[in-house]
Amino acid sequence: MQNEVNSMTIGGLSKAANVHVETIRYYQGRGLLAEPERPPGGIRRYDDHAVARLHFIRSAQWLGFSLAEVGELLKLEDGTHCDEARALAERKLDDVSQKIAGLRRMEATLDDLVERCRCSDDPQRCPIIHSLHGKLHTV
Amino acid sequence: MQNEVNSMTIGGLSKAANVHVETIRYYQGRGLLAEPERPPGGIRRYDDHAVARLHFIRSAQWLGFSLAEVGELLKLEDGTHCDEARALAERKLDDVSQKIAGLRRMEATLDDLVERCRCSDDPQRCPIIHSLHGKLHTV
DNA sequence: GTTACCTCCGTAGTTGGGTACGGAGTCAAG
DNA sequence: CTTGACTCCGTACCCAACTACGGAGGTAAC
Repeated sequence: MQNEVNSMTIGGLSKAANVHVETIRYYQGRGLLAEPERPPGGIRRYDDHAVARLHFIRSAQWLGFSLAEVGELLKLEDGTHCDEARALAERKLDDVSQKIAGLRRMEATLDDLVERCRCSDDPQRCPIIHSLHGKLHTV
Repeated sequence: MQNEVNSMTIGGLSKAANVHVETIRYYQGRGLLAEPERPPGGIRRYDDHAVARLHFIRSAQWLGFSLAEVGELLKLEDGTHCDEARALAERKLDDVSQKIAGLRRMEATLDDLVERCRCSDDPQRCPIIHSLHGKLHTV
């Protein structure tokens, strides 16, 4: 172990962030995560920032952003081109609002469904069929 | 044209739902959309239900559901296994709530970013770098 | 100082979600 | 009754995002 605080190998980073080693390398190849300098003939070391970055990438993906979009979000981080960053943030914000609205409609529909699914008395006439028709497609 | 109301060929369905013909067939292959009977030596006809179904599939996808999950959601429609359908709906509801929460956090961060990005006076010291650190990963 | 496990790097394979193509059949307009 | 657009169906190909594999070299613990 080196005497730096928060220093880990790619394997440690992998465990810390719960992301496969190969996937980390893949993200590096795509420019989503920097490759730290490699001490000549040695092994790269990572710190907490890398963990946070991986968490962010995974979260954004789970929320429906592609890796290309995640890359755009992450470009906000470099501090240059502030105008572009702002415009980008505004576009993403718009995206996010729309997704929230869509999910809320889906939530309402599912809620309604669960609420109305009182089929213990008659398993043959479940109201689910009708509640789905003409509702979900409005998402 | 047949004398049924709302009758269209796959090409018409494609235009109505704004989904490629091949993609429609692909969904049929995956069991997400029924293939109407083909009159012997004739051509299949589709109605508004198919359009709604395609809209729903696309919406759910956009919201981050995989086609497999969309398939589960659509199984709610068959009316059998009401208990299972209900349990499924509850799980999906949970998913959806979590996604909404995540998106709201992302929205707050982006909002904050846009708000604070007052860089017209000094394009070199953009606050974006710091606002991203340690915030987005909490999504 | 060797054993077991790691890193590095490259290339190849997989899965999900389509898209493209091509030949044979169908159909409506002229 | 032919022409042009469309359908059907199969197969092949494509892109994104991994995942697996393998050989050469590093490194930590005994």
